[in-house]
Amino acid sequence: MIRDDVAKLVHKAIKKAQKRGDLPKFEVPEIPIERPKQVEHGDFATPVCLQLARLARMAPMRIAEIITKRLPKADYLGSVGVAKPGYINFSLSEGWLARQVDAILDVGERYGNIDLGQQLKVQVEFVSSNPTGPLHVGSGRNAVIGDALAHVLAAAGYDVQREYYVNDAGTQMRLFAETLYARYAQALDRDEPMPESGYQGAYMVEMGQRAAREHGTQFLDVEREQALEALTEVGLGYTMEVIREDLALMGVHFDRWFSERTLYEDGTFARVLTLLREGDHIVERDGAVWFTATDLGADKDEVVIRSSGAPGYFASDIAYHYDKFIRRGFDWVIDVWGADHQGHVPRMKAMMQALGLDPQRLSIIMYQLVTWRRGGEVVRLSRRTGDIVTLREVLEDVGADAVRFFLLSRAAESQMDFDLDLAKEQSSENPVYYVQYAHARICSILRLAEARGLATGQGDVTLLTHPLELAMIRRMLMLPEVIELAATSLAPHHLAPYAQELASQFHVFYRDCRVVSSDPADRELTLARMKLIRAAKTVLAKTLHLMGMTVPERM
RNA sequence: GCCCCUGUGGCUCAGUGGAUAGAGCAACUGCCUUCUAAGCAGUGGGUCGGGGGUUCGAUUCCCUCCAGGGGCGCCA
Repeated sequence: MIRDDVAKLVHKAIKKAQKRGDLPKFEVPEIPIERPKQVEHGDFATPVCLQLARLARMAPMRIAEIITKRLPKADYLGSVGVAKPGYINFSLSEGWLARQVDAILDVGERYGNIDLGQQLKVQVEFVSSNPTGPLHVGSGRNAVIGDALAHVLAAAGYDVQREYYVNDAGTQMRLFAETLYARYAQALDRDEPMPESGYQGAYMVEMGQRAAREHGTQFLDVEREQALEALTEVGLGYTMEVIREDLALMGVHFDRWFSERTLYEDGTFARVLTLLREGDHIVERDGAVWFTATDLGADKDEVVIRSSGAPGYFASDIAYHYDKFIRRGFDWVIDVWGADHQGHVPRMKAMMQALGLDPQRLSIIMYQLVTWRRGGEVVRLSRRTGDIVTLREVLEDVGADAVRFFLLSRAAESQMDFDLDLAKEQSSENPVYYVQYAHARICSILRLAEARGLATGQGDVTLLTHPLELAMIRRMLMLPEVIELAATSLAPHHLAPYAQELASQFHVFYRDCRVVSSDPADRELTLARMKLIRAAKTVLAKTLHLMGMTVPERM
């Protein structure tokens, strides 16, 4: 990354100046390199001299001049200047910039990738919504953040696995089966009451009817317990099918669907319980078995086995993470959770310690809940009460790309409002189309060029000297920095403004710079510009892919 | 009461320990006889919630107050 190369140059220059006695001896700090807001200040700038003033007991401007004088040569550097309070500003060489077009085309869709992760095994576990019905809009933000983050981490050089944790055990599953049993029986004209606080949604009625259609009365002819067991499987099949489809509509695919139940069936839970007991992290109180998280800094203990003998939800979580880290060997695990689970975080960290794992290896992304509105009115979502806005209905109304872009443009920790009515009305105004349009426009130009028999792959990029051509290249070269930022801060939303800026840079170029010229004298420039827009197409497509969006060739 | 997150133009939100704080939408004004006007150019609009502090420098870090969201179960 050029930014880091510039930092190294400055570091070397300081060392050299110290050796020559231009600067006093002091420990050289890390060199901050910024992207100046004003274009006049160049491509990169460092305020390091302002920091050094105290260490060196010299005026920042003086230090800046000394460093500049000692700066090693580099082919990518154009001009270097010293500015006002003590900045050093760097501009990239225009010839070098132009040559980057070929460099980008050479690596193609791998352009922008960095090796930050060094192929460390990382798992991103997200969505993991209970398999008791279709996904509701609330899961949308989770899906989009998790998926984009997985893309970003892969681009940053991690070996990424996407996982959906299927909560197919426990209280909710039981309640789901009981509800399905009631709806199924009712579909067969049997008078069967709904369980108390069962799932009220209409989709349960449909599922009951489907079960009746596909399985007839066979579950009425057996004992209730047996029927519930069988219907759990049937219902799980139905909901997981729907959930997979919902996610596919958004372009989200998982590498693995992990069944919670297997943790109890294959002895993982028993093993972990033994482990915790041996580590003295378990205590019995009020007839229940507790994990003493408070001994490890958490605010409260957590029930592992309830007095009823049934395991609590935390029990699965411990066993699940044991499986992730110890059995499957992930170096790093990222769980994506809604803010309503935040209280759980300290106990998860305590769990890591209890398992003898470095808590740093578990990251939890908390995203704030979206306030869903309909024409200004707040919509409360609850599967239990049947008051549900499904993700699918929103995707169909607004469009997957528009929903994704909207949910991905905001930092996870920002609360956001989503007005379903407004979104539908304004979906054509969504910035995603601005970005996609740039891509489609490029494709259109390339189609014209092809029709005129112009060969791609030829062209001398050093002919690219127009300020708008160079500005576009400069923007393309920022992608690795954006990927690094998004990966290190676990914040894929940084991709959104970048995509818009790049698209904007192209649209401006398009206005002033004709690519396919009819004048034979412009042939060489046409070929060079074709390379340029092909590179821009590559970078736009890459960015859209990272965000999990489609890349249209026509609009 | 305690804990977590947030408070930036009319609206929805980016942004950064540093050089004049940005975008989209909304409002207004221009621009299609050549590659897609889902575009471009321009105008108006901000005490970066209030107050203290740290710093050469704070919208950014710390404290405090105010406001909003979320959490404080043998639910998940």
